[in-house]
Amino acid sequence: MEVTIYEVAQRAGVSIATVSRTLRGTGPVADKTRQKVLKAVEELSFTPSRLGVSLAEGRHAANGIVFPNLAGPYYTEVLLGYEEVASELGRSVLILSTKGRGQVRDLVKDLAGRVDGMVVFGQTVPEDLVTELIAADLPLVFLSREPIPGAATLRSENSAAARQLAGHLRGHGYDSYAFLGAPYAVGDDVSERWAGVSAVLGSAIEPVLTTEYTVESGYAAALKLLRSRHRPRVLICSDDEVALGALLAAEELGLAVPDDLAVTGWDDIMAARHARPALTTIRQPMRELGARAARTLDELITGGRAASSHHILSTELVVRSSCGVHPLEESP
Amino acid sequence: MEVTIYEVAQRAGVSIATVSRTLRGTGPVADKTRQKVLKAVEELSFTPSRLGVSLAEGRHAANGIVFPNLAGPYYTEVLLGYEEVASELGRSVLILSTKGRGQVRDLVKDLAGRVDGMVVFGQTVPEDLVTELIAADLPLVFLSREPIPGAATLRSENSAAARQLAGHLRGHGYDSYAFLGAPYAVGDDVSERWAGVSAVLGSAIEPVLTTEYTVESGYAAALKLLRSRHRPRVLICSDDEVALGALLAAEELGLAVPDDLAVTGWDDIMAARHARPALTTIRQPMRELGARAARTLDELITGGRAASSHHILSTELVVRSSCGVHPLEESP
DNA sequence: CATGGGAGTGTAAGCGCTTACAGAAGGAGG
DNA sequence: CCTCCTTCTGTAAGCGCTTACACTCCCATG
Repeated sequence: MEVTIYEVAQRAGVSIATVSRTLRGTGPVADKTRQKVLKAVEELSFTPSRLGVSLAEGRHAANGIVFPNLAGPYYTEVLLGYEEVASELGRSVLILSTKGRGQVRDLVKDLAGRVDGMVVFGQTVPEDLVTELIAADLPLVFLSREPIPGAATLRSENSAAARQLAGHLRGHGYDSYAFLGAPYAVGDDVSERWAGVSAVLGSAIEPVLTTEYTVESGYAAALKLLRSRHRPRVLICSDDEVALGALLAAEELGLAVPDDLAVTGWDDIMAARHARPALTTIRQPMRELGARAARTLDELITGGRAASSHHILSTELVVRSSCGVHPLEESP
Repeated sequence: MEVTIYEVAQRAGVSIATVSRTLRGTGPVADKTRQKVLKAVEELSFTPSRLGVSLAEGRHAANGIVFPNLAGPYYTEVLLGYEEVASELGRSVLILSTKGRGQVRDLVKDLAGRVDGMVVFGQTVPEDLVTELIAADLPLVFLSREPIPGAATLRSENSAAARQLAGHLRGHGYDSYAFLGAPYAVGDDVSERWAGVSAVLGSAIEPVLTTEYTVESGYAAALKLLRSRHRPRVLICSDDEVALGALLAAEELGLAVPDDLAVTGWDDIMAARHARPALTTIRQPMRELGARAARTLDELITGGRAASSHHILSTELVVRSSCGVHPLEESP
């Protein structure tokens, strides 16, 4: 097995307490003793067992994060920001993806047992488990979820951005819209987006269900919709991947974007910028979301903040060519 | 604190050993006793402390993965495959990104202390630490790295794919090439790609250094190159992100791709397909790479496989429009 | 020249679990 | 009726560390 603190102590001719004190810098240690200990540590290349430390300290120095799926760029970006900050704060990060897994309950509980707190994306963990975790006093930060007592929540602004986007599109003079990726859960990001756009566009917009938030499902839904009798002039997509699928479908049907059909996305993932036409979309501060989540969680864990706080990060409309050139801006 | 096995034992009126046996199914337990225990467990909603279990069992039931950077789609995809399989195998996964971090040594050692084994991308951990980890008998799987004794390695095929790509381009009749993202380390993926293309194209290809493997750095390098006196006819990029940057640069300079300039990438990330022109690239089985890494690591840990094994996954040339239409295939 | 106090160190009690070992109880075989 | 097994359960020894507490020196103070 590994070398333990006992061997170091023996080699240095001191007690394990002294070794621990030397290494952690807690309590006084004579210079000479310190040298002996450090020498022994060096010679045996001793590294304290994380398990022993954690058990004795009563903390893991680790955080978890639960997301539905790592496939898309969205969660990745959030994770990126999260890992970076967590690591700065001296915490390891454990990840768990729930996508298509049966025993989510067990997986989440296992994760919960390995960390001092965790970040959870909305819609990934069954509500009763959420309640249970909160009851167990596990520090929790939820992402993209409506506020919940006993835990912190963090999300990006959806509603106002949706209105702004809808307003922008209306300014183009379009008359018929479809919203791809209809809301499936109350309090969900997408449901907020839908609420925002439909508030502005009223009956001119129709929700259309996609099965998932992927390129494939966007493609399939768009293909069907664009072939139908009443083809809308604009496709407001609930995220960029769906929008990219819609772009593919339009291309396949020989429809020019934005001249025959305007398309917009949401998130501003990398591919949105590189698609041609480039996607008009709403930029979500994904990385920032992850970073903030890590900080909030840390505050929860170290007790510097009340369990319940709710923040909303602002978003930004990014106008590219897929929504068409605004009449007023058109070059002469 | 949490409820412990002692409380359960007390409530059920049995010893902690019996509780443990009941829960783990090791050793015989009378039916009646089992019921009492399960009832107590239920009432107290007891979950065994992972720390206690791990310490007693002498294993973490967790794996680590170290990558340079989570920003690009490449590592994400690998991670996705890795997490999925690791989770199936009953192991939690801890992630560590080394990008721009000073204390990589400490971070990696800390990670090593939390897991039963880990997967490490080439070029992320200093060589002496690698040696140290191997000496400590930590099960290790390296990704995209030349074989090393004492650890398993896994990578995608580079050289043959590079030759195939170069051959394909030569078939277009192009005469001058540049390789964007020149090799910086021996045994590195990119150095293998360079070796492959230069073997085929000889003096017709010139390596050009990019600072990073990002869109921005590809854009910058391409811009400079394309403005120079001897503009190459083809840009073979070391990865898709660099290629996307090159596409942006070409667009900015008013160069038509593929008519004025051919561009190719590597990896087949999502944006490669959605870029216009869509990128010709080499598809790497990224997810499969992660999945295989998880399985190999598991075999290493459970002792079912020798420490040293070296596998190479095959890749596939994906021809899209960015490299130009092949003369023979041109429509009449 | 006692004496109070700091510095340095060791002892031992956990932290929450698993499991080898021993012991108790009860039934079957002789 | 007495062994000998089985079956079940409990005791206690770790696993590797941290840290409260106690103890020993030694020096400065009065």
